[in-house]
Amino acid sequence: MSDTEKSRRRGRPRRFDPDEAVATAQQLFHARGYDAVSVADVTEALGINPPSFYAAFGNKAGLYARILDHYAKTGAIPLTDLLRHDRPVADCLAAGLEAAARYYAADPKATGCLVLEGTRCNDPEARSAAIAYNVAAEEVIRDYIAARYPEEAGRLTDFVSSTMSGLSAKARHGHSLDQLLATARLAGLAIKQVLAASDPL
Amino acid sequence: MSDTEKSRRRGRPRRFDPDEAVATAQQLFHARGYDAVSVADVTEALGINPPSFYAAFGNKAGLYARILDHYAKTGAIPLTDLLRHDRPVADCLAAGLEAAARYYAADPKATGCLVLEGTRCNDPEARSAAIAYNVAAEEVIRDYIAARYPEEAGRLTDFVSSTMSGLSAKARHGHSLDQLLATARLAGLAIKQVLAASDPL
DNA sequence: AAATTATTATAGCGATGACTACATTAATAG
DNA sequence: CTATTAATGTAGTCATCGCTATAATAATTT
Repeated sequence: MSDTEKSRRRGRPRRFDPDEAVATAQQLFHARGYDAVSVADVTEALGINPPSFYAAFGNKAGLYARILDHYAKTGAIPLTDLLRHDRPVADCLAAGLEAAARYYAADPKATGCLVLEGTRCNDPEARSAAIAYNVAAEEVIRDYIAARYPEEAGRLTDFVSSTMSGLSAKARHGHSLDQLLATARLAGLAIKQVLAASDPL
Repeated sequence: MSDTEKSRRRGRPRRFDPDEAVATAQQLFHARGYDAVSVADVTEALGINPPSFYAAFGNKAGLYARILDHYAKTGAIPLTDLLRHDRPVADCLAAGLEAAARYYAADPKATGCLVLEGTRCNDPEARSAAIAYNVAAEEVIRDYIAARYPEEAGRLTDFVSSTMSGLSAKARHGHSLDQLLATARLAGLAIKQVLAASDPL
């Protein structure tokens, strides 16, 4: 019952809400990419000064870690919902790729996947944070496939992950939702073909 | 018969060979990416001082333009050789994707495609130069498909291009040659399935 | 030999990056 | 009211970025 939301702590109160700041900064990072957003860009967008930023988030990568967490909860593909154990694996993987197409094109100002794009930035700390989220997502996919097609889990996970990287890249290069969907569906064809030839457990 | 190779021009002679410099710098840019390589990195690797660099190449993007040209001639996938008009389109596209897997994993110190990775850098001049090469390659693929399957050229080109982006990304993330080849072959399955259902001209 | 020309080496410019020292302000605690 | 605490705003630091002014050097041209 401890008041976590607006605890009246000692000291001068914050003039900004860190959670709102994370949401605002998330748009910036998603739109331009980690490297292209400076701390000055963030502080300007938030209407705060650098010391307030560093007091709240530690450093640029610290803010990015919070953004990744927020993105995983609100902006990322709901993989665990899409990959259903009561439906054909191939259908769900194909649905996951189609969802990727839709998510990556949803906001024309912030195309692609925040995590996948983050894995390619030039800051080691931010990059490994993004990679950790990417690896976790791949493990969800691999475990899902392996439950019924253990022999195919490796290469299918690689294929799905690679396709998602391609979709994110092409979304960033301006491919339309229709183009991305067509690509996702072609990839889905390959998945169905492989799993149709394999016996599930 | 004009001596182009070592023309005895006026003025103090160069202490370095710009063509060798391009080859050396190409490795740097391919290994680390455009943004992560500074002019100071290049001049140090070449053993020259900044003024010599700028006299020879104009600026960082100028060097990169020469590198892209050199890469297209020596390091890139020989698309025009692979996409043969005397063989099935699906086979050749699949062969192109397999070639991409091999090229992108060929040098463990410089994985992925120099051009595709360059299209994601943060320098507008360098980025649009790389994009131009990428677009040109896509047009080669589109024209090749359209000669026999005009209705499928659009989405198949998108799919192939997207797959190559995914392969390049995954190569950069440490996927092995075998993993990349498996992904390329799965993508090839989808292509064959589509073209088997379509009547060629 | 003198003039011309192009490249060299030294040294540094201005802008921008992430980040911080310091004094001030605004709240709570005693 | 005073002390304490934690935020704030001002004004930077230091490193690195791409790039260049300047003068010396080494070749050809006349």
